[in-house]
Amino acid sequence: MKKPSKDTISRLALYLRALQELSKDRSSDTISSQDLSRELNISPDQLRRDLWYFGQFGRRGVGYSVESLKNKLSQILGLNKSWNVCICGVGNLGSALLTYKGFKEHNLNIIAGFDVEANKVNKKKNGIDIYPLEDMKKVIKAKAVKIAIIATPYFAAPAVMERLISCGIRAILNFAPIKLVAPPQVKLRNVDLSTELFNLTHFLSQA
Amino acid sequence: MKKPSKDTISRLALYLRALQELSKDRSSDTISSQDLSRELNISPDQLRRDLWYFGQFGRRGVGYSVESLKNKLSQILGLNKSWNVCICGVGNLGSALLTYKGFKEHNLNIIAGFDVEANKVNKKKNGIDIYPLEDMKKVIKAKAVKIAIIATPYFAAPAVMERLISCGIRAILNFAPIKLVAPPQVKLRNVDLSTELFNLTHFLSQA
DNA sequence: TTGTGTGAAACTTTTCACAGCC
DNA sequence: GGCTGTGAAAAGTTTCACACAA
Repeated sequence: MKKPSKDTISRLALYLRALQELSKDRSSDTISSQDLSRELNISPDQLRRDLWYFGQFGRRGVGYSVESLKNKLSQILGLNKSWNVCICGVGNLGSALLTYKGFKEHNLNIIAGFDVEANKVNKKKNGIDIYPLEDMKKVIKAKAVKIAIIATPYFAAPAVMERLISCGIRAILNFAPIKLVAPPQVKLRNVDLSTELFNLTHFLSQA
Repeated sequence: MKKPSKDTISRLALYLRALQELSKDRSSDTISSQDLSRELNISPDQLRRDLWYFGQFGRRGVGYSVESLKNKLSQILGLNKSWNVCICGVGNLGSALLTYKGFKEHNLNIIAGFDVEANKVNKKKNGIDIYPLEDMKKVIKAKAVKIAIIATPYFAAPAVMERLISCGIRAILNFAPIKLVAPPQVKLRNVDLSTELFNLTHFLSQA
């Protein structure tokens, strides 16, 4: 199998979502790359190339079976099983993420929160148990947490990342406004809200 | 001037942040591309190339003046003036963003929220006025809002985007789990939280 | 005829490598 | 000697274009 390009996985997620929408109100049970990609503003060539990295899923002259492509994409994205997720830092953003609807729908279960503040821990928030950092190893093992979200202030994030890694976590989504760097065996994605806005301010000030 | 690559602006934001941190506890008032890029896990070549798109800011044999590079980056990113921002959809995520600290620090002022729910509008939330959608044009004009954040459910997002554009908004950050597509004069960035996690589940299930 | 799968071309982005100034 | 600015090479990604299967 060939190595997919860096954005391929994100686009596969878009295809899967589009298929799920489609299968609600669609009579036909096949779809062409053209039809599936149109709304997403992605070229059909790109879609076929993205799938190509993972195998052959369509039939020439016909297109793709909606059902089987959905299954295949779910499998590629690892969504055919369920995953336990923890959130480190339950301030405003962390708390909002605790109940983010889009996660549960895809077998992503937010199962624990961690915080340093004494008045936040050892109680439930939005129905989810919040623990002190000291309990991290215990909770992550006990609940088989595989994915962590960091939503702490920037200065706390690097230490939290190290701690998560030492607890065996290998997949981290970081919302703290700092670019974390993880060792190669750990998959880390940085989502920086301010930086996203700066792309907009740059655009506006030169337009 | 040459056209910067798609990720250049995001990296400039990282350089600016690193410089701001640096100038707190640094004696020297110049810095080399090597030193500035090291922590960020970016090559010095990349940093110099990113700056190259915008001009010549360093001195050979010496490096960059921390102060003047900070100013120059602020200017490129449009952060030397302040911007008014509105948030459409004040559910969990939208509400968290209303008070997100990282915005205010950089002259990004969240100045209004919009929602469709009668029990949310015409009152303040986290100190910020929430209006019904019908008031959008009026509020955007009156408060000179230039940037909008969409944090509605996915099904509401396309109509909200259209409405924002018809109100004169040219820069939009979308958190709704749908890939919006905007006309070319509008800068739109999609941030999809679920998709970010799917990159992680994909990684874990093939590792 | 339709529409996938896929080499090859075109384009984009990053890295190399070094001339030239400090 | 140190470090930037920048052509040129390399690497990565997307688009083209068409053979081939339904």
